[in-house]
Amino acid sequence: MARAALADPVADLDVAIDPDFEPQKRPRSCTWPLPRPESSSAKPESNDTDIIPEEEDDEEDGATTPTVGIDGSGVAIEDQSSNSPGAADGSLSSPGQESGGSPRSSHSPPATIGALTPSSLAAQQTPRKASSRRNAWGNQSYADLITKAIESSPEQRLTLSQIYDWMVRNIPYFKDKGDSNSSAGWKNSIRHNLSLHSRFIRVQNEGTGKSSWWMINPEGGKGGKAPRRRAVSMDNSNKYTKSARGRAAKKKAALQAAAAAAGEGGGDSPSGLSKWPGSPTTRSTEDLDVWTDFRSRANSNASTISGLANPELDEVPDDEPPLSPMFYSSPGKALSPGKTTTSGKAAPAELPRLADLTGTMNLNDGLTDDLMDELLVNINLVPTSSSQSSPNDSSGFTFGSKPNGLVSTSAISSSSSNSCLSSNGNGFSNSIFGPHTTVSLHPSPMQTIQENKQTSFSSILSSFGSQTLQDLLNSDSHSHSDVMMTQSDPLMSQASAAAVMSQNSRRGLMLRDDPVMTFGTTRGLQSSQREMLQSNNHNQNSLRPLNGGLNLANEANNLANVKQQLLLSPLGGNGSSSMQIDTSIFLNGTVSNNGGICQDRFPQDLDLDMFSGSLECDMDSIIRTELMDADGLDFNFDSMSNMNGVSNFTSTNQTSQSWVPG
DNA sequence: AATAATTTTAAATGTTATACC
DNA sequence: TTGGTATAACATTTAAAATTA
Repeated sequence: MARAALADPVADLDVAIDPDFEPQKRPRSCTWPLPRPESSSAKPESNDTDIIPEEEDDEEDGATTPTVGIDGSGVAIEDQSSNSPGAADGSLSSPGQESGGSPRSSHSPPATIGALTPSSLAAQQTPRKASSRRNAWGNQSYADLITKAIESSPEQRLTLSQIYDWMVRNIPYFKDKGDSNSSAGWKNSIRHNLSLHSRFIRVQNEGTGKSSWWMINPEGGKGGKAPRRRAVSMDNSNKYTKSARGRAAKKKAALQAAAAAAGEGGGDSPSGLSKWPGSPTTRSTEDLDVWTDFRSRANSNASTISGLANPELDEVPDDEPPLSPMFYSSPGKALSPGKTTTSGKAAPAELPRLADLTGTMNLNDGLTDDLMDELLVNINLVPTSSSQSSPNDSSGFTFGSKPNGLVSTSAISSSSSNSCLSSNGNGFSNSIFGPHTTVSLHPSPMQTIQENKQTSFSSILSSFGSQTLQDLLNSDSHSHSDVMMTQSDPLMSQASAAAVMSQNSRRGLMLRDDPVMTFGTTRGLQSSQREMLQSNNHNQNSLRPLNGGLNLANEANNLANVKQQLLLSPLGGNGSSSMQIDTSIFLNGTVSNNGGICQDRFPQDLDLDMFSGSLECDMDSIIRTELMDADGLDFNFDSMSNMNGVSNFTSTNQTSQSWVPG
């Protein structure tokens, strides 16, 4: 829906982006001009193929994926396009200097520009005055360009770096401005626009450290453009309020979009998700799940307020609760095939560490106690596949792990087609591990959590039986969802949204293959904590397939306890009273001997009480035990590679070879 | 000297604000 | 007033580099 609208205003570009383009092997640093040596490697494998091959490349991709250029008219702004004569390279040198450094004029459009550009192009594309170009590159605004870039992507999403790349490749004006020196200005503007316009939404990229995907907000497109989020005048004393609003606006939009996406199909209809324009879902596994951004940028703010209520919350008007940015889980795509297996550094990152499998839900940020109580338990599904096994599919199974071994994301696949997950046909079993649960015993203020630095949350809701899910969400999904959505508690929203979707999907029959839901990251852990976690991870680095027979639940609890302990460790130091338990419980209810993993089995058994009870046990002792045995505590995903479902999940105290290379 | 662990640094990424058109 | 561009200040996060054990 929105998409169409969005598309309208913008001329279509016949450009295709390599879906596999992965500019960031090395996460956030996509910098092409990476200063650092390694960076080069960082460049995506696809680098060569890159996003948009110059000029006609589209074809290359086009074959496979429909490029955006809908109308075909698509004249691109491309250099080729008429553009500047001579400047094939697009170097339309703008007036003045290209370097970003300076003054606004740098990219600005001055009249002089006309000569430089492919005016015709712009003219054709848009109704705007043909004659005068608003900008050096044409009449399109940054937002328009960004929109095009995103739309040109087969998956309707691009990372920031990809957007940059697209610009450079496709907009003559920027062609020669890709270097760090001259790109600062326009890149800043790109970023600015992405953040500013609710028309764009940021989607978490499950990949390790990867920057977010940017997509078109399905809802933001009314009229092609979402309302602009304008800064509130500063005069109002409260800075927080303002900022909160700004964020809230976009977040809200995101939520709405998400809700729309989810609900559109009819609140209950599972199809809703797939309808989301930007949804990659159309492609098998790629599906988006909505997540909110746990990460709160307010960190600093929070920290300053230590222990107290989140300022934003306090300050934000009821009508505009601070919303976390909505994140849509990124499809597995990011997981570029082969990536995992690859060498060295990259590989480790992809390895499914326990931590990676762990999701932590931060219950805070405006979450009411009541809600918290009600939502005492959040269950996350654990990603079940080993990265080794098959990332290739976009089954979306991904492990987002942080280099440091901290949990960053977890992906899960929910499967789809049938209750038994053998999902995607790629033999990739969606859930080898069963549901993964995360429990937060106490609602804690955002800041607390943040300071604890644990902000990761991942889940595969779909794995839960709808019933269970509902239970978790406190029986009445509707009410919750409503509340959450409206109240906009980030966490709750996420949870609820996810839950809703999950339910919907399940009821309706599932989502997509690759409902990878990732989210959250553990950030800022203090080194000591990191260390602990790392060590913990280290020990657990290899998750061995558990060979049946284990009491998975117990094991899971144990693990959870350990993890909890870690999290509760004083190291967190903020004195927060909140208890955050990051438990990764691998309930293996899903594994069945019969060679199939049936999700169905799990849900019914899942009971909140069970978890709560388990959590109440003497954790210390358990933890101690667990830690002592830590060495032996290994999990191995190796077997997962077989994935056909017959996987046994065992926690072993046996030896274990870690599947970690080396 | 080699290695691992830790800390620091640089840069990318994001958000918000402001000025001006 | 709205919508854009241009800049900038900041915050967050990560990989890489540097340092330390």
